[in-house]
Amino acid sequence: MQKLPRTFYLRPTLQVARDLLGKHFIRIHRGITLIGKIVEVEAYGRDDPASHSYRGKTKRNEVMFGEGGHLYVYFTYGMHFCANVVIGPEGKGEAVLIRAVEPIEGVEVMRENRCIGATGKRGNGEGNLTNGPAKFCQAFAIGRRENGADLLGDEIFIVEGDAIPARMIGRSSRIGIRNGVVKQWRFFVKGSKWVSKTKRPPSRPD
DNA sequence: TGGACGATCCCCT
DNA sequence: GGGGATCGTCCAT
Repeated sequence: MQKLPRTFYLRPTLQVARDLLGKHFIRIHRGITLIGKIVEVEAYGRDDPASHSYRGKTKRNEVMFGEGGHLYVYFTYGMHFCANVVIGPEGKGEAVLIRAVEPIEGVEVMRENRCIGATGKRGNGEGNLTNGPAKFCQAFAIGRRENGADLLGDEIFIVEGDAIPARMIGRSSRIGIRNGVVKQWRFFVKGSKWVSKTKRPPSRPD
């Protein structure tokens, strides 16, 4: 299937965030193909106190200020990685955090990467595989080396997946942040059992 | 040069 | 539902 073109990532960030739902995130690792359908994302803007780019460009967040269509991977809590899709033209400093995907292909390898036995004993079985930003990174073998990867390259890319009807898209505040909670910049597929399980902020009534 | 803290996860109660 | 793990980054001395 065709990779999403660069122009997909050069549109307004909130629009791209919504449009990423249902797309297939593909990772080629050691000759193995891993595919996950994106079911939950969060947008991070430039004038946004919750965003890494809020205080300007630093060594850590420089990828976020690069051209859209690259992967911004950061390390946090001393043990976890999280992956973002950089959005907008170079210098913009916006991104979309991938919070959860539905495993489509390579489930066994994802389980190995997550150190979960075939019985799924750790956590609540299957749903625990990729339903969180750091879990997704671990399952897809995304770490420091993948920071800055071009999503039009051959190792990590995104393709058209399943169209998600507008009525199936939920919206809420973002999770795990202190500032910028008023912004309703988290988008997810309603009813998906692969959406993150952490205590969720109230969703919009509509 | 040091200390506070983080876009999290897991295990325990 | 709460706390500990664990360390890179940033900003204030």
